[in-house]
Amino acid sequence: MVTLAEVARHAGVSASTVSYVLSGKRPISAVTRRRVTASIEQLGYQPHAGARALASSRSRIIALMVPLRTDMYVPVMLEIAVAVATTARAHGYDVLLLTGEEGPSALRRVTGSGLAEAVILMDVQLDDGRLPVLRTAGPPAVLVGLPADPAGLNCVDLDFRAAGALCVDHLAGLGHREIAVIGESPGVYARHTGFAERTLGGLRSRAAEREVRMLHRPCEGSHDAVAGVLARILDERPRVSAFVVQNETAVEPLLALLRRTGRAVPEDVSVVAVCADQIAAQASVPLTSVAIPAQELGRRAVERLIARLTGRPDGEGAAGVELLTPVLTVRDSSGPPPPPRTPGA
Amino acid sequence: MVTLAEVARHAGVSASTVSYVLSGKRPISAVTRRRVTASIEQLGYQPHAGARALASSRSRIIALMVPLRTDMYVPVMLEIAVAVATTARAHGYDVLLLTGEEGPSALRRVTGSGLAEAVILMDVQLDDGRLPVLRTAGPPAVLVGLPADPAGLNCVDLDFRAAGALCVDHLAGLGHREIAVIGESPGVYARHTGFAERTLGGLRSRAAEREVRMLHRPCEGSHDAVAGVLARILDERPRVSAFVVQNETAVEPLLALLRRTGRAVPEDVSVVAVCADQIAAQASVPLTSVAIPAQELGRRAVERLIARLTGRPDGEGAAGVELLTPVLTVRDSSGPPPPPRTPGA
DNA sequence: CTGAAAGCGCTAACAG
DNA sequence: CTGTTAGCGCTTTCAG
Repeated sequence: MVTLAEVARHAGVSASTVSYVLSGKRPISAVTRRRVTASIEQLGYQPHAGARALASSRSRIIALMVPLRTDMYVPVMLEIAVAVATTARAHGYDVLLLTGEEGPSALRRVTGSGLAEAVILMDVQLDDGRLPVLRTAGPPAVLVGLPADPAGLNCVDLDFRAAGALCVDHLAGLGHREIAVIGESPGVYARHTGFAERTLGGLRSRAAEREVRMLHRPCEGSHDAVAGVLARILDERPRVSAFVVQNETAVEPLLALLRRTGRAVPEDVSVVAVCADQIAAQASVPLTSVAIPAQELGRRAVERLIARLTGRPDGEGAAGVELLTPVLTVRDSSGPPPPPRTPGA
Repeated sequence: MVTLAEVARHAGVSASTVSYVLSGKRPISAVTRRRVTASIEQLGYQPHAGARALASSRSRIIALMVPLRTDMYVPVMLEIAVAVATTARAHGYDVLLLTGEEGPSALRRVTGSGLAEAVILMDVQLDDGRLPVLRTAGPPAVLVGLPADPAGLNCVDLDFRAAGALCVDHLAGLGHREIAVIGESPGVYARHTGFAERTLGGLRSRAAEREVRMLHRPCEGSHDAVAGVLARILDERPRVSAFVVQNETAVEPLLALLRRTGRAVPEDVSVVAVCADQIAAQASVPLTSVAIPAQELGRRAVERLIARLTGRPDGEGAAGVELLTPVLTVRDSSGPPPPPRTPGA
């Protein structure tokens, strides 16, 4: 292994000079710099990560904790993770992958050992067990998701309330007066995962404001489950003219069932989804949808962390909750409700 | 930060003793050990990762390179990644997340800087650009996937050839004489991703052996694309009585289309998939399938790496290709072909 | 603008 | 069974 000392000797300078050439922390004459960089190049020198971390107490590593559970929509998770890794690299950081399995202790471990300088937590629950560790003199952290009490925490998430409201606005604007919401599986609500409940809140309050009648049903993703929920909805509220779906796995079953029961989309019934753009665009009927900005979430999380790591001890722009504004893309699945059937037609 | 030296002082022993208590690399008397562990506990000591890596030249970190591309079935990727992380932790290793974006240079970087001791590569292409780095005095590595020339490389993968053969055996055993294969999107074949072609090879040769007529069509995952491919197949080979699908996103569209065109599964037509078990089990018709053992792949990859890292310099059991035996699970989508229609019925 | 030198916290001979 | 002592390779004062 080639060391900094060897580079220094090769270039005929001192070790510190090589170090400063690398870090740029003090002025170096053009000729020295050239000599040094040439030697580095020639010898194929690579600074030792451990030595660096030891001497500077900065590992240049961010820990990313992904949920072990896999009942949520996975592609979004991976997309966030990849965005985190990519953005981190762009700032000279590497990413350590932690699974939820180890829980709060994993945070203590990687952080206490100086392995990671900071952490990003995905899939945060409303009363997440990892939060106490973070509030109490914890390491710099950013949560992707919004817990019940975000006080003193750094969070990035989609504004799911606004997303819900956006769906209602779109449908109400088209003239729908009665809608049904097909939600995540019951387990997601039971775990209080926040985002599902926030979306619901947004849907409900905007529906009330715009005098739209609304029904909500959690739903497993299986074909049979969707069939059951759909049947119940149509039974209880025969005049429902639009569905809002927040459950990626329920999308195709729903569309298939609507087709099978002779309901054309969007002529007879409209469908609006809250899901990854890719899913919406590739559905058997391209769906009007509110996207989940996975890449943006990952990117923002890292950027806030970097700001905190490199900025003023408690500088601005790095604290509090940041909610990304949802965007609704109109595709082929939404339109005005069908004219009321003339009785006896 | 509390250091080993402080622990030593607190326990009234030397630093090396503390170190040896931690590593177990030499016998320690019960009483000393108790004193030391008590001090460690009390002071909340955590060894500094960087210092350790520097002194021992072992970082206890494995780099995992996941593809940036996302046109492959993502949940399998995440499942492998999580299995890698979990297994690595069980062996005292952490996992560094690399994206394909940086390419071969990322391998050089993390490995040359001593950041990672070894690497695991996912989604290996037949002529992967990262392979030269690995053959040439590269770091210990395990590939998940099988390149064209695995000589000198360490690979773990599902035996896709056998998987293909297994599908044919199952269908031939039920009496099917003519089958169609709906494959991955054309891009996957164009990239020479290996697994798709190996499956095809297994399907073809076993079909030839068992005198089953077979047709193969690559296929995008969209509903429309599947519709087009299906129409063509039924047109060209009206007597096809079974489908083998190796394309997770095509599964639901296919089932929906079969339903819509009045073909009952499995009475009129059988469907066998090569995909994640979860997908197969949750499909609108639970699918007979050959599973992709994501967890097992991740686990084996790590275990082979650990064996190589801790074992004899070039010990056994750590070299060459390991292909996992595929398992076919019979569910509700496969059965005997329908009786030949009596002409004029 | 550059050098010398003192650690960073831990491991692993080497000595008992 | 335990202690002493060199480093591991780099960063960063302190001096010039």
